[in-house]
Amino acid sequence: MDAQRKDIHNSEIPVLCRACEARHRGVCGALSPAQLTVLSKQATRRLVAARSEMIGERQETGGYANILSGVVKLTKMMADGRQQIVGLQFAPDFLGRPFRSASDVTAEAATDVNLCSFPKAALDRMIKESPELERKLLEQSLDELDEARDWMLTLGRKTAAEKVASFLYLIATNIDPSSDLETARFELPLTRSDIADFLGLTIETVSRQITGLRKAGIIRIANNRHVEVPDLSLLAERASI
Amino acid sequence: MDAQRKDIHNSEIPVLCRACEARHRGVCGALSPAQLTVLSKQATRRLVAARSEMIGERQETGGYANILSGVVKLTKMMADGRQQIVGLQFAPDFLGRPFRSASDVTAEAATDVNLCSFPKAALDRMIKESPELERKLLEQSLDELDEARDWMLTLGRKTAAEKVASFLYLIATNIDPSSDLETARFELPLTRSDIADFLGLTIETVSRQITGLRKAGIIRIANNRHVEVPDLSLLAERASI
DNA sequence: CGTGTGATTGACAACCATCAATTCGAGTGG
DNA sequence: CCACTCGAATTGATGGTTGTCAATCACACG
Repeated sequence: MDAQRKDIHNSEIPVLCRACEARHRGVCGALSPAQLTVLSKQATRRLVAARSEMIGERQETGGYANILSGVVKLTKMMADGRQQIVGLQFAPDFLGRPFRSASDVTAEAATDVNLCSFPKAALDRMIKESPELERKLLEQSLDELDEARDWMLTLGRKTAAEKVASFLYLIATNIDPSSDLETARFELPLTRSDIADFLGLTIETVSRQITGLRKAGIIRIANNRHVEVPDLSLLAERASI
Repeated sequence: MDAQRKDIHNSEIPVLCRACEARHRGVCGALSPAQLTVLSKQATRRLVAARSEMIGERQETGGYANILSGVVKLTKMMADGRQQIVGLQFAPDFLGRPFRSASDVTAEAATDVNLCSFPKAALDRMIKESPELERKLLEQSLDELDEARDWMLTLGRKTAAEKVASFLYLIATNIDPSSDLETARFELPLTRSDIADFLGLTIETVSRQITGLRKAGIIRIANNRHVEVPDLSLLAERASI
C-alpha cells in the first residue's frame, strides 16, 4: 500500500486514463497517479446503447462510473406511470451514489453512452483513504443540488414557452462543442417525450413551443434533432434567464 | 461499550452542546469532544425572527449555522418577482455552504428560528482537519439532493390537489412531535403564500385545495395554522405517495 | 371601532392537457 | 424504385385545471 505510493513509476498516468476528461474536470482529478493505476486496473469501459436502463450502475448491484461521452437521464416514476426526469448528466460527470440512497432514481442512457465503470468496493475503499476524493464528490453533489434547485424554479414558476427555451439553453451550454457563447449548434440528446418528462409538460406542448421558437427565428431545426441557435442571448431572453 | 464511553466522556462535552440535537443527528456528531470545545467557543446562539432574511448566514459574509429550532426556507426569485421555495430545512439541519455556490439561493426564517452559528473560517479549518465532518456534509447534501429530486416530481407531475396533500404530508412527517405514524397534529410553519411558492401554485388554489381536504375529512384546521391529520395514510393516498 | 394583513370564496379567462388526425423519416421487403 | 409499415413529431379542435381579478371574511392591533 505505502510501498505502492512510493513506487518510482508513480508519476506515470495509466494508459486508459491519459486521454480521459474525468482526470481533469471529473472526480479522478483528485487521485494520485498511484491511485489511478490501482483503480484503472479494475475499471472497464462499457458502451451503453441509447434507451437502455443502467440499473446495476446505481443502487442495487451498485457500481460507480464516469461518463466519458453521451448523456444520462435520471428519472423518477409514480405508481400510475407519470414520469419526471430529475437530472441530466454529461461527461465527465460521476455516476453512482456513495452510501445508501433515500429515494429511488433510475439512470437511463439518453444517447449512446460510454462509461468507465468500477466495482463499488474499490471506489469505496479509495474514498476512505482519500479526503480529496470525498471533497470532489461533495463538490459534485453540491453542483447537482444547485442544478436541481435551478430546475425547481423552472418547473414551478415558468410558462411552457419559458420551460422549452430554458431546456434548449441548458443543452446548448452543456453540449455544444463550438460554444462561442454567441451561437450554438448541436444534436438534441432527448426525444420530445424525454423533453416533456424533463419539463413537466406533454409532448404536444413541447412540439408547439419548439415550433413557436422556430417561427420566431430564435432557433433552426433539421431532422427533428439538429438544432442551431444563431443568437443565444435571444434564447436566454425567452427563457427569462 | 460505545454507549458507555459516550457517557463517561459526557463531562467533556461543552455546556452549550450538551442538550443540542445537532450533536446526535446533525453535523456536530462528527466532532470529537475536543473539537466541539474549540468550536463552541466561537459559536453564538441567535434568534432570528420569522420572515427575516438570513443573508449573511450564507453566501456573502458567509457564516455557517445549525438550526436548533424552527423552519428555514430557501428561495429563488426571478427578475419579474416570481418566486419558488427550493428547500425547507428543519432542526438539526446545517445551514450554509462550503465552497462557492453556483446559484443564488436566499435563506429566510419561515418561523422564529434558533441558530447556533459559527464564523466561516473556524468551520472551514475544521473541515480540512476532519474527514468525518466532510463526510457528514456530504451525507447531508446527498439527502438534500434526494429531497430536491422528490420535489421535482411533485412540481412537474402532480396536480394541485396532490401537491397540497404532498406538502401537508411532508410537514407532518418532519415536524409533528407526537408522530405515532398514524395521526399527526402540528402548526403549519408556512403561510399560504409560502405554500404556494413551494408548490408552484397561487394562494387561491392552495386555499381551495386545503378546503377540499378539510371537507373530505382528511384534515381538520383551526386558526388557519393548526392542523390535525386523523389518518396519515389517507393523506398519503391523496398525495399519490 | 377603524385598519391592515392573511385567508377564503366566487366568476371568469387563459393556458395547457387530452384526444384525434396527419405528416415526416427511416427501415424493410416486394 | 416504390409501397408499406412503424414510430416519432406535428398540427388541430376541444375541454379542464388552474390562474387572475375581485369581493368578502376573520382576526389582530391600535
